[in-house]
Order: sequence, then C-alpha cells, then structure tokens
Amino acid sequence: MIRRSTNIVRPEHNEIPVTKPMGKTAQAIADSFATMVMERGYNAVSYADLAEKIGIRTASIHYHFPKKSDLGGIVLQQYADMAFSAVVKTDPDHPQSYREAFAAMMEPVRMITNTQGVSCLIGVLGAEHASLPDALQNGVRQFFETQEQFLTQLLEEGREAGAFEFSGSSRAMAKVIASVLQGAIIIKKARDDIGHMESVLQSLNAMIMP
Amino acid sequence: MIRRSTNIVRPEHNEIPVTKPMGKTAQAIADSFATMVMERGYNAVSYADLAEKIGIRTASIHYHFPKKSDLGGIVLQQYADMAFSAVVKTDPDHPQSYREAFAAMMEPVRMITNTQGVSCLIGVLGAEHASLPDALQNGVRQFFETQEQFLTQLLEEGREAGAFEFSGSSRAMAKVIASVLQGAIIIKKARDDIGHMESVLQSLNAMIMP
DNA sequence: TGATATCTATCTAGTAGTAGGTAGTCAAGT
DNA sequence: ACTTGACTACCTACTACTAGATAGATATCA
Repeated sequence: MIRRSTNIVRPEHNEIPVTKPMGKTAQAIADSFATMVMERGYNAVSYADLAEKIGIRTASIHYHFPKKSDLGGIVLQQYADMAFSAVVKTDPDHPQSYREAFAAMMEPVRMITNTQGVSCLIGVLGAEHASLPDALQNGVRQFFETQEQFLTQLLEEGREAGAFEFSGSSRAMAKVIASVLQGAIIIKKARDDIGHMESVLQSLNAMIMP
Repeated sequence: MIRRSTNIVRPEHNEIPVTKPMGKTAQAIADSFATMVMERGYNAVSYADLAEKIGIRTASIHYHFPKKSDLGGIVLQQYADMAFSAVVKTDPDHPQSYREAFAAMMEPVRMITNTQGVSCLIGVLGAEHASLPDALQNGVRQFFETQEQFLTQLLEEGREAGAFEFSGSSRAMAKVIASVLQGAIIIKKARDDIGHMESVLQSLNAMIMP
C-alpha cells in the first residue's frame, strides 16, 4: 500500500523547545566538541582538550554543560537539525523537485566530504554505540530511523513522479543509500581520500537516476 | 588497460612473521579485546575491563601485550587475516567460482551480522581514526586499500567471466560495496536491527548479479 | 538616582576515581 | 635451571566533575 502525499514532511525529532538560545561561548564549545568527535570519537575528547582549544578552563565548560552527556546531547540535536532542515518543496508535477530535494539532503554530506579528517557525527557515535550514555544511544538510533523514513518517502514519491528509477523497494534503496553514505564517509576519513567519496557519490547518483 | 590473471591472488599485508604462536591466555585477551572494541570502540575498552572479563589482573595483560597499541595491532592483524583468508580458487571457465569467491568474502560480514551488538572492527577503528596510535591508523588505512584492490580484481575478472553484471568501473563498484558494508554494519548495531543488514546484503547481490 | 540585589561567566583549587604502564616476586612446568 | 605466566604493589597522568570565590553586567526598588 503506497502512501500518497504531496510534500515531503519535515520529520519531527522531539525537539525540546530551546527557550534560551545558546551564548557565544556555549556555541563555540559545542562546535569544537562536534568537530573533535567527528575526528577522534566521543570517548577521545576530554574537557581538557576542549578547554585548551577554546582558551578557557574546564570548569567553565561545566558551567555551560554540566555533564559530558549534556554536551553530547546538544551537539547531536544540532547535527540532526542541520541534517534534516534542508527541505525542498516537492511537487509531483515537477520531477526535478525531487532531485533537488535529494541534492539538498546531500549538502551536509558534501560538507563533511570537503572537511579533511572528519566523518559524520552520527556514524562515529554509532561505531562507539555501546560505550555511550543512554540518551546518546537513543539519539543515534532515532537519527537513523528518521533518516530512513525520510529517504524512503522521498524515493517512493520521487519514483512515482518519474524523478528516480531503481529496482526493489524504496525502503531497501533508502537502507542502501544511508549505509553507503556512512561507510564511504568513514573510509574517506581513514584513507584521507576525498576521491573515494566522490566516486561513491557518483555511483549513488547513477543508481537512482534514470 | 585490464590486467589479466587466472586467480585472485591473496593480498599481502606485510605480515610480521609470528615466530611464536600465541598462548591460550594471550588469545583469550585478544579475542575479548576485539569483541569489546567492536561493541564500544577502542578508547572505551580498558585493561581493567578486560582483566575482569577474563579473570586475571591488569598487569598480566601487560605481560602479554606491553602496550595497548600492541594489543590493538595484533587484533587488527588477526582480523585482516581472517577477512582476507577466505580464498576460493577462481576459474574463468566457471563463472560460478567468482560468485563463490564473493560469497566467501561475505562470510565474515555474515558473522558480524549475526552477533548482536558488534560491528566491524575496522569500521570502528576508522571512526576513531585520529585518536589511534600511528600503527593502528596505518593498519586501518591499509586494510581498506587491500580490500578495495581485492574486490576490484574479483569484480573485474568475474565480470569478464560473466559471473557479475553491473555498469561503471569495477573499482567504482568495489568502493560502493566496501562502503555499503561498513555503513550497514554500523547502522545495524546502532539500531539493533539484523533486518537492516539482511536487506542491504540482498540489495547488494541484486546490484552485481545478472 | 543611588543602593541593593541578582545573574552571568569565568576563575582557582580541589575531589575521587580510573587510565595505561612499571618493578619486582614467585610458583609451576619442561 | 630456565622459561612461562601469573602475581602484588605501585606510579604518574589524566578523567569527569565540584566547591567556592570573583568581577562585571543588569535589573529592582526606596
């Protein structure tokens, strides 16, 4: 049974209403933390590392983020917001709109591709899964589920509109795409080879475009 | 220019000749370490964890593996040996032999798939790349390079023999396969969902089999 | 307006616990 | 007797985290 809808709906990932926006320092901490995790992994980033990089004391970081898991949670949430915010309005009468929506989803991937030494935050956390605090484990799982749902819907509706062409179910293809992106990003980091990512992205396009 | 060869040659990954085989305890330490890394990540496994699991003191682990990087190195080497040892003799006159060789390469993947809570050792280490000792960083990079070379050759010769069918270069397809496996394994762990892996493996077969 | 109080963001100085790693001892097996 | 594999006991460095103080900004109120 195919569910019909005119537009790709922005998925909700239970956003806690952020009543107070983050200050400059807090955001700097979050940004540095995110980058370092994408390079080294969650467990390899210490408050001391962060403090030195930003130029404050570790205690000041604890002021903004009492526990490491708080910091991890914020960073994960911001990352998910970024990843799912690139929404392009889709229209069944304009197949191109689905391709544009897909391209928009690839924007964060392109950013990671072009930043040396980093891979996807979620992939890194996924690799360390069992060692993470519960809240982060759940966040990671939820990200993957949301991403699959989002991709499945885009592929399904895009195929009906004639924008995509592939065999098998949309869900199966969504699983392949999510997997190939995660894997390719990790390999490009480990091999320090942007070419790997570029090749895979090209193959991926060939896989779904008519 | 296509390189012709009758057989898939087992790649060398500069194996240091292990003059002395490992004792029972040493192997138990290595095995437990490998499993725990595949669950949590390299940096989240301590000598204390290991010692408790095996039932010895941490100092005893240092006796067998003076530094953590030694332990990591051995485990990485054993993992690579396992991954690349499944060699099936290929024969251009028997296309089925290439499919069998491919299936043999998937055997370790199937093992990981069916073990709850673990993902591929190399993928985990890849995710933590920047925080690893140099020797491990190089080992991981080399694994990916060897794997790509191995897969490329198998796909190329298998396609010539009529065993595989796909568009694009063999190398590009090898990159896709290596990536999709890594990604899928991480996602199945994070989502605790074997179904994800099974779906992806099926799609992967459909991608290269005529 | 001036005094008082509260808030923000940082600091110094510490905590207990854990990390990887070392020195030196000792018993059992060959 | 020598090797093997384990031990006890320890070390230094680092971990996340806390307590308490302080300087400066901002709000409240007599």
